[in-house]
Amino acid sequence: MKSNAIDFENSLGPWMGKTVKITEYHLHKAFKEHQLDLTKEQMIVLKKLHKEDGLNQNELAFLVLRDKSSLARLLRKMEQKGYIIRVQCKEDKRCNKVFLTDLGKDVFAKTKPIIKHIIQTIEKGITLEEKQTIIAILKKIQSNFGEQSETL
Amino acid sequence: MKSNAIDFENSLGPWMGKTVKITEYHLHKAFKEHQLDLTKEQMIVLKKLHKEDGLNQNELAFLVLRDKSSLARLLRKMEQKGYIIRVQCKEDKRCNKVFLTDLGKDVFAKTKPIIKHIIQTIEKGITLEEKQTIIAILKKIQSNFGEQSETL
DNA sequence: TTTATATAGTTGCATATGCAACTATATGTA
DNA sequence: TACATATAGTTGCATATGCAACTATATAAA
Repeated sequence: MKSNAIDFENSLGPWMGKTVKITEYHLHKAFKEHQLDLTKEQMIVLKKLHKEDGLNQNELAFLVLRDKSSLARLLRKMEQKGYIIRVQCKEDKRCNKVFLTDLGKDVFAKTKPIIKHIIQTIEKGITLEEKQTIIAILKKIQSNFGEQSETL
Repeated sequence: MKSNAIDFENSLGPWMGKTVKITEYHLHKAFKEHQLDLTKEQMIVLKKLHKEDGLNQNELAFLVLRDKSSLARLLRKMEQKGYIIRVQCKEDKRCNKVFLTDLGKDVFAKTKPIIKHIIQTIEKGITLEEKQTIIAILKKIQSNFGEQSETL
């Protein structure tokens, strides 16, 4: 190979990108097959709120690695579907706290077996040790970009 | 941890997804900083055409793992920018062959050092052995989903 | 107290995505 | 030849994305 050539096919970036794309395709398909009116992005928001309810939009945007405008639009859709509600903070009227509704909790509960199944598919035939190795390397890659990647 | 709980934070899916997202953010930023009028998706198309020019849209869509409609719209933008041309096949008037223009080749050449730099950043502090391990596992994950993932 | 500055969230704009329905062309069959 | 079926590509629709500019509110400084 010429010295200025890029060995794209032996680089981690494309391999990871392709793997993620395939995974997302199957996740989306599984949601559809289970009649869940939910995108992957909305599911991630549900997951974060499930872990910590009442976050404001900025905090949530940071956690899901999305621009605040993108998150705002995700939340609007999710509010329309009745999965979440946004409540203006009393202390600071600029800010909205976001809460899961009962429906939102229910929908998230229904995603759990689906996600579990996808995870099992991904990790089929991969040892715990390999998994830990990969996660350690992925963490290192993330830190190679400087931990926080600015605001993203 | 309860037996029905999902150990999301120790699953490969979310870790890969986050890593890819951070990488894409930096790639996009680098293109912008170098005044390259190009998205990551358009770059991938340029790369495939660089490897094999004159593919038709279906073949290209398959290679870049995108729906043919999505690819068609990418190509329209890229044609408007003068990076590619679409030529109707003589043998089969339904089909278009896609070719890089000189400008497209030039733009792709300019992306090379940028991509190289991103790859170096990703792989900083990762041994060749670790890299091969990861790639092998990523291949396994892809095959866990059934190789072709249908049409995608 | 008024003025400057910072912050939370929204909106406009351009881009990208998949699915389903559509058009035009090609091919196989009656 | 006529009709049915398959295929390449396009379009409508709903969704998601980041950036930059904007609004409203809050806070700090003059």
